[in-house]
Amino acid sequence: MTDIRLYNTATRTKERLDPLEPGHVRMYVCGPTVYDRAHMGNARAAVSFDVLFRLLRHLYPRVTYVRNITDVDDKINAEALRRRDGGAKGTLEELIQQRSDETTRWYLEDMAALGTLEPTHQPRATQYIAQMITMCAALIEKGHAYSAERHVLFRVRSYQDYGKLSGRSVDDMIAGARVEVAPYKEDPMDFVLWKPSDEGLPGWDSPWGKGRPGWHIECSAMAGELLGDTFDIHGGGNDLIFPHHENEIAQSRCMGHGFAKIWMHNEMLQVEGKKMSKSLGNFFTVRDLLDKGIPGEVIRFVLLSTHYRKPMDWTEEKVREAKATLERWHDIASDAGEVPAAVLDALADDLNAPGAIAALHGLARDRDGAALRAGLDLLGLQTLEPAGAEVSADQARLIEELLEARTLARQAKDFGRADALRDGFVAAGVLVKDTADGAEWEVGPGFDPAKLESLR
RNA sequence: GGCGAGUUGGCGGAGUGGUUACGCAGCGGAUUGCAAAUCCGUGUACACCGGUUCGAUUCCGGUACUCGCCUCCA
Repeated sequence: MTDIRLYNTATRTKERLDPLEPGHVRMYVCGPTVYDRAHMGNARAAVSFDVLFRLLRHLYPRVTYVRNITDVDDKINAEALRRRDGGAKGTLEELIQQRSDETTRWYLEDMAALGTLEPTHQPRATQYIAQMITMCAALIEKGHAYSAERHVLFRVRSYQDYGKLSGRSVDDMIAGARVEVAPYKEDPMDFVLWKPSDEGLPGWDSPWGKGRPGWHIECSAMAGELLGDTFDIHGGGNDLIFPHHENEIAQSRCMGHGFAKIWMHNEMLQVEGKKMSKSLGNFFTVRDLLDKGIPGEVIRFVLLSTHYRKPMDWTEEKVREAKATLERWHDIASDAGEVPAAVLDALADDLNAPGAIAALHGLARDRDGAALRAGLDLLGLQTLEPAGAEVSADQARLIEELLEARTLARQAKDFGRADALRDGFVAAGVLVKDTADGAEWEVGPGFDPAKLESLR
């Protein structure tokens, strides 16, 4: 069986995947906070780990893939408050629920458009509050956390290995220092496990008063609940290494859990060499691209054309190339055959999707439609029929007649007339291909029936 | 300041201690009345400076630059 080798951030080396439970791979990936439309950075993470999920499913009898949905968040609350103040109907709780429901639905729709499979479990944080409270209480019990002024804080100094994943020491962090100092903290690095709900906002009853969980405890609780104390892979964007994943590790290990064995992180999506961000104005969502008419498969192809651990610049040029390639492959791909070894081997080597795509080019060159299709399937890619405008039966008949007229003109060596027709087709947005079996045609996006009519 | 990643031919983008990545563009050819489309062929690349080595783009050290994290963030 093909070995899968994955780069582990925790050890900074590629390691062979050796499932803790034979034949069953368990993976947790940090999903979105559902406060707004999914942006392209969310898409890069989702697509990267979707390819891993597909590869795992191909090689192992059982794969449990958990991707959480964080539906406790100030930005969700802020939007709900804005709506209520704008006169929207319903209680604040209902408006919050509405907002997270709609953004969750958008997320799932957009990810589906990118060809990602549904994870085995998509837990919402609000469904696991009880487990989070239990965990907070246990950490206090063990001396790894303490409560103060209705907060529960994690005692960072109580965990020897804190900082190991991100490769920094607690003292360095404080020296670098934009840590939040709060009077109720024993140490500036201590982070929040539980905090009181803001004035007028909903929360959950707990031994420390009505409140809500901190962000990091959510993932630890959900991963523990759905995957067990120890599991194989934990993924997310590399901006989550610190503090999010560092904190998850601290919480879970202090519970006595082994937690994740392999930590995987995708690099950031960039636009013009900078990480996408709202403040830089280079921010766009998956929906923005879909609405511009870029098919989901094309977006997915572009995302896969750079290795997941390298920064990627999003460019129009890449979109054009991806589209042309998928269109070219459309006529070659047939029913799926065996997954070609070159594609499988590339993906098994730390998800080398660009290498897999290179192998696909080779298969296309060899006209191996069955292997091409199988390789595309493993990558979760669909080929594209070239986009054409709608043509009426009358227009189609006219095009056929004009092509016939061109043929006659050629036979009569009336090249002036033949070339005029050819130029006319171009101007009218009709693409003509002369093959050995005669002329084929299709209409492009700029199809103009009026110009066609004038060629008569 | 601390930590981490990167720098490959015109562009994009893999990989390797000596042997073709791959794609786009370009160029040459086939085809064509001429074209388009298609097909075939075609690239003296690996930031800089040292070191190790028979041999380094690939390993080691340093320099420069770029990017990310250290604050919500995929």
